[in-house]
Amino acid sequence: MSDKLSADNWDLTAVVRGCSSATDDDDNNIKDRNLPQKFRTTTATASTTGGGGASENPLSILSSLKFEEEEDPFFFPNLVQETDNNGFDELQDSFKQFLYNDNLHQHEQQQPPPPPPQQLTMTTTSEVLATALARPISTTTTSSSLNFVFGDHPDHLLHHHHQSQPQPQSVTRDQSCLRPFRPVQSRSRKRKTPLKRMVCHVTAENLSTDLWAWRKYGQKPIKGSPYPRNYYRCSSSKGCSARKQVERSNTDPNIFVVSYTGDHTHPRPTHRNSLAGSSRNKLPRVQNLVAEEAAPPPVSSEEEKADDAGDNHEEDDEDDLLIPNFSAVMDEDPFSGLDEFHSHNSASSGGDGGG
DNA sequence: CGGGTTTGACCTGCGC
DNA sequence: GCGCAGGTCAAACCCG
Repeated sequence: MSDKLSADNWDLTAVVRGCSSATDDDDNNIKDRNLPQKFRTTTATASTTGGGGASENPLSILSSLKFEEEEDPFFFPNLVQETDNNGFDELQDSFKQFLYNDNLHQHEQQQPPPPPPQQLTMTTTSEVLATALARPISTTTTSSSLNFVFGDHPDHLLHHHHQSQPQPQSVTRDQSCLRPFRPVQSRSRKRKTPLKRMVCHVTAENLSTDLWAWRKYGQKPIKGSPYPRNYYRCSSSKGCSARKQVERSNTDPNIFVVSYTGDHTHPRPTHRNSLAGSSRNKLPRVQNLVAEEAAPPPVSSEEEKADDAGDNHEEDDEDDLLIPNFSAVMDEDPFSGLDEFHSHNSASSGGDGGG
């Protein structure tokens, strides 16, 4: 079971890729049942493990989503519980402006807030909340416990959340940082700019459902964690600055910590972008199909509308949905990819991603 | 051939 | 100022 997940060499690449590469939406038939139970991670409450029952509902996948508070003093616990709608509504409202850079999706703002999941646990950091690039929240619609954390999980932003406002950033850095070799644009690295980051905990199986195309651009071992962190960029659009960090929870190997930062400068693809993830699909087609199945918005734009007609709010949400739907991808062996990476990374992961 | 992944190098931010 | 750790870049490689 988890032996596959084991660790040091885990590579989410396959998973992420799987989601991004899935190109068919028509294969929604595949159900979660295909998932070997072993992959139904601990957090996956009854839903995913429903042995098919729950799998019928693509959203059930989300059940495995687990977002924690990350011990962020600024999160809003109230938000979640007492307000089935309110909290969500507010959250949504807050995010709307960040959901898209421009008016690409103005219509979204007109959409009513998504119906609150029965048990949606979201936590946000004041500053983060303000930014929330993605709308994983919207992913919502799940019926199980879904926890989102808006903010930086590791120590990073946590150190800065008291600086709720982006500092004027010493321009000096930007200018001085210009390397003689690389045309470095203002490479704002760490805390320089408290990027809005949304952190969510997901199970392995859920890692890959995401219509966004993510391209891995780096991997680094994280001190204190036996697992490396993978860095992904949105490849759906050239200019998209959306980024995603995936790392396995050191406390719970079955849980992956996914951090989303940046904004998508383009509408969310209704299909897997042919330009992105078209190649190198580690996952067999079947898996991709599954991924699509799990993916709520796998339907074509038209279908999407029709389908979502019942819950147009989803359009709003999922349209920007950064968080994977999960479940998918694991038709046979969700970690089949990881497995092979396993051998790879065993040597590479130690490579310090760099150095 | 196009695009994604891998991986070493480089840079930045932060703590000491 | 130095060292550590994290984040990003980009060349090389791989795959469909």
